[in-house]
Amino acid sequence: MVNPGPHDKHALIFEVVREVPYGKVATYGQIALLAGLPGHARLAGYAMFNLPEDLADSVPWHRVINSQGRVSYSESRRGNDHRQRELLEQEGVEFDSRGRIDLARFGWKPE
DNA sequence: AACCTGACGACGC
DNA sequence: GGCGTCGCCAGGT
Repeated sequence: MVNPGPHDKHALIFEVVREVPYGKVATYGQIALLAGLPGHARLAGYAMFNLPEDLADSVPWHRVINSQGRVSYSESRRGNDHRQRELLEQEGVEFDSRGRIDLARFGWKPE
């Protein structure tokens, strides 16, 4: 269990993100589904936005991207989107010329 | 309570 | 495949 707190659904989401393996990526919708919250992709995104600082090491937040295979951009992220891409490239995840990841190659496919 | 705003996504054109 | 629309839901005002 991770940081129960007032947001149990967030905790459920973080638990699933923890399972995304090195060098692979998962979509927000996929994370929500595996957390038992089908259709709550937005909640997954909201949870990631509010990821507690102290969980950044144990939860591979950078491996979560949107269904288009892109790192989600938002003004409010203030550069964290660029950091996310760096971390993924460090793991061998490739981006095409338009900043997209081939989900067929790098998408996480849990057993 | 009403309304607005997103690290989203399926669908239609 | 790009783009707009429409559901979606939690939080904040």
